[in-house]
Amino acid sequence: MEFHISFQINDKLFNKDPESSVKGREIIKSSIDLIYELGFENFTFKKLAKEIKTTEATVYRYFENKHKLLLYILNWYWCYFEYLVMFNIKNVNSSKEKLEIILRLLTDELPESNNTFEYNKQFLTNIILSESSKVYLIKNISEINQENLFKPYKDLCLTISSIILEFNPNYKYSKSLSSTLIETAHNHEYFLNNLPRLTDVNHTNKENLTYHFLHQLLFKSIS
Amino acid sequence: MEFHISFQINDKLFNKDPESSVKGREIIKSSIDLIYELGFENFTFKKLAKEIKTTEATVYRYFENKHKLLLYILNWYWCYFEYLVMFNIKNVNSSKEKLEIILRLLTDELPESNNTFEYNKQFLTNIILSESSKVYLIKNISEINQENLFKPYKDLCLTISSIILEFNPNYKYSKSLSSTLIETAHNHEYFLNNLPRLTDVNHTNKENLTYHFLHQLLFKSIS
DNA sequence: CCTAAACAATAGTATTACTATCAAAATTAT
DNA sequence: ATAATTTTGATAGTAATACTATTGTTTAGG
Repeated sequence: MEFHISFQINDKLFNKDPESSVKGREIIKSSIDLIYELGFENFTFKKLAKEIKTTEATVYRYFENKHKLLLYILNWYWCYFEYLVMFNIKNVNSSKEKLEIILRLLTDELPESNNTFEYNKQFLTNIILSESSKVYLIKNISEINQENLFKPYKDLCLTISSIILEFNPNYKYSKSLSSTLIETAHNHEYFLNNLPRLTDVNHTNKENLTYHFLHQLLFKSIS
Repeated sequence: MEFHISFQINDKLFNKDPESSVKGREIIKSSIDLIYELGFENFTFKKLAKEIKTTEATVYRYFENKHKLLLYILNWYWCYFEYLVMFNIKNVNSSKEKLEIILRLLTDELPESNNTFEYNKQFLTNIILSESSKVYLIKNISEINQENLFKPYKDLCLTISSIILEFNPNYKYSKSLSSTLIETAHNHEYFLNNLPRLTDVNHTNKENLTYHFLHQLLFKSIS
């Protein structure tokens, strides 16, 4: 069985919807590959254009600049992640179990699809770890925030937050804890690979430990 | 009473020690002001040179590029912060109390000095919140890490980690928890000002709540 | 088949992140 | 005080980046 997932992305992020054409989808796919390969700083529209055998002008027709393109990719990711969460907690009754499923999703690798037209999930995850904070750690954050460009991330936080409150309606910091869980999961994955002294997690028992650390952090806080 | 604090900063960060001359100190002081004002992306050596009435060439004689300069400032901050921690927990016996002092330091504003030659602590803190992850979220992190350029941050983590272990020698994730506390304190301060939907903390009761949230997170985990 | 939209090719601009040179000024050594 | 050395200032220049503009060609939809 094959089906195509698509998400509604805020149209302020693009000039022309990349989902609306083959070139547009190529732009997104190759951007993910290139940002992964080069890092966002070294990624340019010129290199992207060369990669997909087109010109800078064409890329600019889709995206105003590379920051908006990155934000588009991140929005897509957060929509996808929320979809995964919803899909996986469906028909689960216990809020404890729901939270555990979310922790698994946050600490495990994303399911890779064998559909060659889909974005490379491993590259995408890597981009989330390395580049996502760059979209909000900027001077003009308030403008961007006003246009609702962080909505999918906030929605995910709210989703987790509401399950926390389901588990313990008296817990006061459900939103803070949700964002902490997401950020900490990412930090740890990044630290593990790049700054191992900042964690107790290591490669031999990686998956278990990040999950276990977060599990403890979460449930000791809200019990 | 006045005394000058100075820290030994890794000399791989500069070509010429900025502490060794008046121009050098001007470079650091004005960099902090300018990075605060413009954000790191818009900060350039040309603008800095103009500000301190010198030329780009002179700035380059001190620092290879603006990333090294930022890393220098961050190293200075982490050394200063560790000094503050050490100074404040001195002669405190209870590890619980020590940890609480550290949480206060992480969530309160830094003590501002009235010495005009010192760096502006408020600007400095703001730079830590907005720019610090940009120095490690880069493609060539392993090179930079190999040169020990993150040492002061790691040292701080280890300091906190050892107090956690003092409190509870059986806790397994002391390093992970330490880095989580530091990062979460910063995230929350930033979110509070820029993405308030991601926290339960707000301006009316700010200080109390971030402190209280982290306090709970920490002590419920390690008790 | 026609029309409008999309694209390719090319050119051009302001800014950035440097490097190089060389003379003037300031320090330091003798 | 003078010479030697280091540090700056002034200026120029380069390659790359982040765009904008123009124009002719291709492609897709009605």
